[in-house]
Amino acid sequence: MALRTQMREKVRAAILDAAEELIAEKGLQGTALTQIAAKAGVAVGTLYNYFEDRDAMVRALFETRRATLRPKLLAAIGAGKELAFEPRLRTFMRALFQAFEEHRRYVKVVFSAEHLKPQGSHADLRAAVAEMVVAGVAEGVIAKSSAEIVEIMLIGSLRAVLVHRVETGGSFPEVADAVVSLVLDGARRKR
Amino acid sequence: MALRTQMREKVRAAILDAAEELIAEKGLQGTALTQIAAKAGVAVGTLYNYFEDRDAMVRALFETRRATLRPKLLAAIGAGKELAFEPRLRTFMRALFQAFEEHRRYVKVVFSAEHLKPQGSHADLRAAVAEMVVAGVAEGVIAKSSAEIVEIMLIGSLRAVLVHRVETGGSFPEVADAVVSLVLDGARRKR
Amino acid sequence: MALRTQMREKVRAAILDAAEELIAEKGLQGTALTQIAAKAGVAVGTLYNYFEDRDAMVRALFETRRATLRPKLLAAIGAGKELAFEPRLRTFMRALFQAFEEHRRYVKVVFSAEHLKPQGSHADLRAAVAEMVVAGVAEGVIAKSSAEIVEIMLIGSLRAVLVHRVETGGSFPEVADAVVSLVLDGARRKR
Amino acid sequence: MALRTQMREKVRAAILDAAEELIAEKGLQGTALTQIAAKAGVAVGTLYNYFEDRDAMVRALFETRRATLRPKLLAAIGAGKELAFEPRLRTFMRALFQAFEEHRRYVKVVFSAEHLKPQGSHADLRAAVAEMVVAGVAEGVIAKSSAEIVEIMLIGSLRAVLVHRVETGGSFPEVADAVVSLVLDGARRKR
DNA sequence: TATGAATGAGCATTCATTCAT
DNA sequence: GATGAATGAATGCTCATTCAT
Repeated sequence: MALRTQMREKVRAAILDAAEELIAEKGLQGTALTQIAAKAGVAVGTLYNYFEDRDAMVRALFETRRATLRPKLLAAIGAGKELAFEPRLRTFMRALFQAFEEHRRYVKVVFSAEHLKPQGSHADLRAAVAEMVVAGVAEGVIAKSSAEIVEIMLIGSLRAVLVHRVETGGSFPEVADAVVSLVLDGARRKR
Repeated sequence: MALRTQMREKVRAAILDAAEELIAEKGLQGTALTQIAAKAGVAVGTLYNYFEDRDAMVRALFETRRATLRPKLLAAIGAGKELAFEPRLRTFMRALFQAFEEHRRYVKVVFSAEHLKPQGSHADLRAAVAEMVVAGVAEGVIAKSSAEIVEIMLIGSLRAVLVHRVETGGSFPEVADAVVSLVLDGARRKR
Repeated sequence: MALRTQMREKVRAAILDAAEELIAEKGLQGTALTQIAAKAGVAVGTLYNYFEDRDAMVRALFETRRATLRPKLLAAIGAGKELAFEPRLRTFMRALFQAFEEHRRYVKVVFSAEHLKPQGSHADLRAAVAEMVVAGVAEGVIAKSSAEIVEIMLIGSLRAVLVHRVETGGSFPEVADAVVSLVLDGARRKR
Repeated sequence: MALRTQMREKVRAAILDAAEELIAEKGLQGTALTQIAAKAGVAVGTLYNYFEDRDAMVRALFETRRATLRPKLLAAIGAGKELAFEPRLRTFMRALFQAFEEHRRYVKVVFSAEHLKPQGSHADLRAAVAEMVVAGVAEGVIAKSSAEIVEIMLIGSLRAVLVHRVETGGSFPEVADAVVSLVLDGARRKR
């Protein structure tokens, strides 16, 4: 009945929360299932009532969080579609940072597992950024020839800013405008 | 005597080489001491005659490579000191990528262990980049107010480009100029 | 009331059937209670309303099947009581194989669990065979001195034939006469 | 050096002995690696210095013992080659039982694992018996038409006698002649 | 009674570290 | 110093059993 299902969801969420917190703190490899179980307040065996195995649990963690973030990224992309490229990019970037701000712990987890599962964790961010770059090219703001390197560097810059904020504890969104300005017009001081 | 010392150095280097190669290939956690010993042509016990424990060995690996890269980074910084900022930055960047090109395997190792020891692995690169940014500020090319974010994004961009090249197998130095142009003048197409 | 009792019996039988089928297929150790419950269409917890524990369930399986086979074995013994020993033995053996033929799955189970509970599983067969041998001795067809070894070898031969038929899928009863002839007169070719 | 090798052999033998004893007593599935290690006087990890995994250890146990028994079986087959079939069979059977007598514990192990690895454990015995039956057919003592069933029943009888002796503790070889007589001439009392 | 989630002892396996030779 | 066998704590995973609903 609904009660059971509700409980199941609660426990499942508690497990994933515990996993997320521990992985954010000690890394993916540094986190044992016993620790996750202990922090979630369940027995080890219980984990296996919810996930096939350790790997499936981690995958589920990524997928749940991704499912939360994806719509926000999509919304961020759609946000300023009627605007010219530059204001659109600014709108996008603010929404982007806002979304990550609300998921700081997950951002940490993604970075701590980056080297193990490079495929899917950033995929949505990459896709979103790629789409913005394409829009910039279409509008003639970004040269087609530099699109690839711009995309790589833009994602790298975002990553760096996120990591920096995660580590120093600073807020995310306030740098959005600075990032856009630098990306579009560079660091060279204008006279 | 010197002979003995020489032998010790040879064995030590062989161990670190083996460690580097395996870690680059299978990651830090995926590499067991027995594998390193086997590849280095020594017994496991011997590792402990050269390093306190596993962690010390990894630390030693980072330190030796760092000791090799540091002078190159310093040279890169010193390289165009008499030039104006922009050509100096270009010179620096070319030298930088050249240096990493010669140590691709170590670059891989650094990325594969980044999440575990974020503190020291990039320190020299950070310092070098920071110094360049300071020079840019001093010369008035970069605004003091944007120095910090420029530094963060510049390092992030470098990291992104390196990772991309490591993964796709492309050569490093050829993108140096593109990176500099983008950092200084942005992605916006000039009329 | 009777209805309830009937239901209980139905469920109990379903559980034992499921257990029998799975054990015959995957062996005693290879069969988990969850599988049995699933195949029987009940929840794991329900099993414990019918049986003390796993072991009791297996014991019950053996006992029910034994209770089904026993009367047939007794009938087989009684079958040709008025006949002379040899035709009586032939009659007995045909009935015996016929009975096992109808319980191939159980035969498989018995063999798959033989090493764990050697005491009771063959008891009735042993008793029946023993009684036949006694009859043979009484009638003077079998020497008293060889009775014990004859009994052991006869049971062993039966077991071997059954195992062979279970594995190759051959029918049981058709070998009854050959077995009797060999047991009584040996493998030596008659001139 | 030789000392190390010797020690290795000693430890390996101790492990297999411990395994054999425990498996003979509690069955293959009932024996945990910790128990084997404890009885062998080593740590669990040590087992893995000698065997790939649990399965390899069990396989090694079977192979070692088999390697000891095989030559004896071959010798038993070769023993009376110049004799007529019946005396040859008697010679063979005595040698056979003698060989098993010296490996009672292994006989127990083979029976306790019979249902899991039916392929190789009896293979040599089966082959030996099959060869004897072929010889009997060749000499005209056994009818070609009954060869298959004779072989099955003969092996079954041997198995039964062995099991019986293992369980009751009786000596093996003394029944050899009785078995041969029964197999050749049957249980029917001769006038 | 029926359910199925929760439990936790138990298992096979790994691997950094030690130490007798 | 070099060797590699021995160690045992730790890990991921299983499954018979319990119990709140």
